[in-house]
Amino acid sequence: MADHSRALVALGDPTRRAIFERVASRPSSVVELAHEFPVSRPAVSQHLRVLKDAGLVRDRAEGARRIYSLDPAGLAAVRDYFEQFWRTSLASFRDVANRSHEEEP
Amino acid sequence: MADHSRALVALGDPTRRAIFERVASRPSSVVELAHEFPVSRPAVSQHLRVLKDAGLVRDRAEGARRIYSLDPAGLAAVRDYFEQFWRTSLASFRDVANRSHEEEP
DNA sequence: AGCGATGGTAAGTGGCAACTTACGGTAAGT
DNA sequence: ACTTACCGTAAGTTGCCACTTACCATCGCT
Repeated sequence: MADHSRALVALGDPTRRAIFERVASRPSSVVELAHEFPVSRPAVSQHLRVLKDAGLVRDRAEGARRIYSLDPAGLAAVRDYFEQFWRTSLASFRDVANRSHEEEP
Repeated sequence: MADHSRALVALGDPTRRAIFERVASRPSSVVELAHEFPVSRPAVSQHLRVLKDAGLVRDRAEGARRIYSLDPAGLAAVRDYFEQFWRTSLASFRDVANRSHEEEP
């Protein structure tokens, strides 16, 4: 499974993506996050686990709390995937446009 | 629902993403696609519908066949989302790094 | 008109994933 | 040591979604 694939599956869920964006904007603990979303604390924990497995999130222990923060690696992987995809796809897209252009002068 | 949100949900499914990538690389009909994936033709049709609703795919009638091709709009939306996200997140990420740096000279 | 090919959609099913509650385990404060 | 707070995980439930089969409409060809 490629690096971006797991990340895309993870970001496919709206709740999980919202949590990810929230964590990216400000590193936070689990209870802090659970307080801001309409889901239970274990649900947040499970989402964070998926995000972590996808390389999108890191966590560091800070006393009894675990602070989750952005992991640039996963985000970079997804970004690069779309960036590359955009370039190559747009190229072939232009090829098709040019081809149909040449066929009817 | 933002433009990129629907697209990300659509690309969350691996099969659907594979179909999308295949369509992007070469415009094709439904049966053609169904022949290349281990799912039935209606399944492909349904995936294409989701991709179309997400603005990721276009379709044009060509005789009795419908040729599906990439819709740059949806792809651009996702790309821009990650591009922007990458910039802002990386900025705040650097802020945190700098902050913790300043706190322990 | 009749036929074969294409494909959208309805209906139904199975499996999975997102969620809950319950429990246990660790860290800090008193 | 006891309590309180934080959190991961196990167990169970539910709803959704990806998939199938079946049916019907449309298009092109003879």
